[in-house]
Amino acid sequence: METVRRELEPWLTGRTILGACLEDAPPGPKYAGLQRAAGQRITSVGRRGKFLLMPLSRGDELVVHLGMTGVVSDRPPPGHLRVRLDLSGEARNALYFRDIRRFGRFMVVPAGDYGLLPTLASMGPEPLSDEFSVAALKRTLARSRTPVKTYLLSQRPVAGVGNIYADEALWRAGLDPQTPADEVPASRVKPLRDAIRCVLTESIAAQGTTLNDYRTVAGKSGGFLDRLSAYGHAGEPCPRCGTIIAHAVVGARSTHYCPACQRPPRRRTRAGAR
DNA sequence: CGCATTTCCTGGTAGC
DNA sequence: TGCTACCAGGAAATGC
Repeated sequence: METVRRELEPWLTGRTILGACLEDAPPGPKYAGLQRAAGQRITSVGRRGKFLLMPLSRGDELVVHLGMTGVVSDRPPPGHLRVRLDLSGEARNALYFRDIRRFGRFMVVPAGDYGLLPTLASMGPEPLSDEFSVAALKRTLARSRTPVKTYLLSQRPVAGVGNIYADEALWRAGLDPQTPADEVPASRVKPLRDAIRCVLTESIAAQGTTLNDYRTVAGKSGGFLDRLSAYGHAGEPCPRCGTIIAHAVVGARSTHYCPACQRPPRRRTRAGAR
């Protein structure tokens, strides 16, 4: 999403939305308020986690989530078009939102009013910000008993970690995805924090990860796919130790991990026990 | 509130 | 060839 944001920023900043045209987009919250976009100028292009946030000149905010299969472009897509925005300006004066599987969102809300977007409202710090400190991560992990991978996916401890990056970060940090969040050893919190940052930083440098549908605004595939160590590599040797990468379902999500490098932590024994 | 489960949706593919 | 079954998953809705 950061890759997309960087492409949209120079294009859309300062443009006025002349009209919004919904195409085969069902009624409901996913496209709520879009009619209000007309006549408003896009003042900036920001991002929180996987949400794009574009403040508008009359106090609203355009919120976009690509879901699994959403693609933004300046050319009409070959099908599954959901939204067309007509923009001021001479060149590139239409934006198209394609979404094959309809998991995406493209809505206008009063700026900062995330009643329709509870995940956004309760989202953790940006992973590359100072706010995402070891102490903060340690604090939030202590609040949950769910598997650490599932907790990362909730967006609450940190913003923007999806299934692929969760697997990669846990592999790099040497943490079993099933470990209850509050049982992550204190010594592993900094490695996890650093791994999340590294994976995201490197992926941004490669313009993201394309499995199937993701494309940059320019229509390119992300280059991080062949840099993945665990995700999608079940049955292959672990790049670190050679053990065969395992596959499991954690929190209903496909999960890939090295059973040797990512061992469950030893349960802490109480002082004086035995 | 926390947490688990279910739902949404369609293209690709495995299996027959 | 054509059919069915299943899988992928981010976030919201639902259930407890």
